[in-house]
Amino acid sequence: MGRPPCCDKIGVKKGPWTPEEDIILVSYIQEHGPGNWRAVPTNTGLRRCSKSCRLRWTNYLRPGIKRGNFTEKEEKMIIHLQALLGNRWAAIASYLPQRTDNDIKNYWNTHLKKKLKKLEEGQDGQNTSSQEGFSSNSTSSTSSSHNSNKGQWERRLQTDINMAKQALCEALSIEKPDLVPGPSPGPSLNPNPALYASSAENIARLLENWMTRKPNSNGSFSSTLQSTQNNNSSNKKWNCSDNNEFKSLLSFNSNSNSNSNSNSSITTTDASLQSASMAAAEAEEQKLPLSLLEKWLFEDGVINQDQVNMMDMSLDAENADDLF
DNA sequence: AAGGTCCTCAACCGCAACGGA
DNA sequence: ATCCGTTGCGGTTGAGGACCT
Repeated sequence: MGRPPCCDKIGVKKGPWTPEEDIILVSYIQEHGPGNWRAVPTNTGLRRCSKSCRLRWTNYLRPGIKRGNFTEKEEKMIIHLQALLGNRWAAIASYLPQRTDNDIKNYWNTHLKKKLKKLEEGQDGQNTSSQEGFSSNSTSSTSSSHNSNKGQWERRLQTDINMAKQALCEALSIEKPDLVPGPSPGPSLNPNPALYASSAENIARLLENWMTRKPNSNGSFSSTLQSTQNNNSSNKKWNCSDNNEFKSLLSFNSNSNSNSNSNSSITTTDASLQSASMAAAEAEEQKLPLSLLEKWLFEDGVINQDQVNMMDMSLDAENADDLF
């Protein structure tokens, strides 16, 4: 017996959303808040399935979304987080609160993957071994098997561990002083009206009244809007526990057997990430406070120049320092 | 200008995870 | 413990715009 369709396929509209549909959806969410997506098509009369409504909201209409033009800083964060987390776009997106997972995924697939590959090929000719640890998708874990020399393998392992620590440090501190450590609670907690106005100008234009009706005294939007933002899934998730993001950051290997994306997403820092995740799991078991984990991360913070180069290989090295 | 190819990204699909009954 | 409905997530697709010949 096959899986029942998520919605009645007959009469369900597909394809691009029209401005009219956007207005209907936004108006409804403004009134009722996001959630209960199943009821949205019924209550709004939209001939869309619930999934489509949710996706349209989370990826396009939701306030606080920044579109296009990824900055170098964002790019670097994505690269590092992807190396760290694999293709867990939602987790990565939680560190870039203005970006949706879909946006990041698209940007990775269309820009960064190619960019890294290009750089990788460029570096292959010059210094194959030094950049294995950061290759975006596949080379080093396999190439390590070619290292029959145990000493070399151990050195590589140590290098990977150091790199994972560095990547974690950078991932956790990259947005300082805004968010430390881990993902920001998202735009919902700190909405920027100007940003919203520019990023969602498409729908704002359609909803002039919405934009002018409810800004409150401090310039943020209405409580209705804020509450809807606070209800959005990623925020909910990260608000559950202060440590959840950190656990999440490290947890992918703890259940690696069930990681369906492991084919290409787990990168060359596998070994080091395992170490990191083992430490995290250990800490979790022992209920160690986060600060101890952080200490573990930072205590061995001296990184040799090769590793720094590897971390920065994808970006202009001269500018990289300015970013942190 | 026209046709072909490439590129981008919004949207869809299907599976996994979650939570309530 | 199990079932079932709902939501979340990641991979993939395809329409349409940009670019090339």
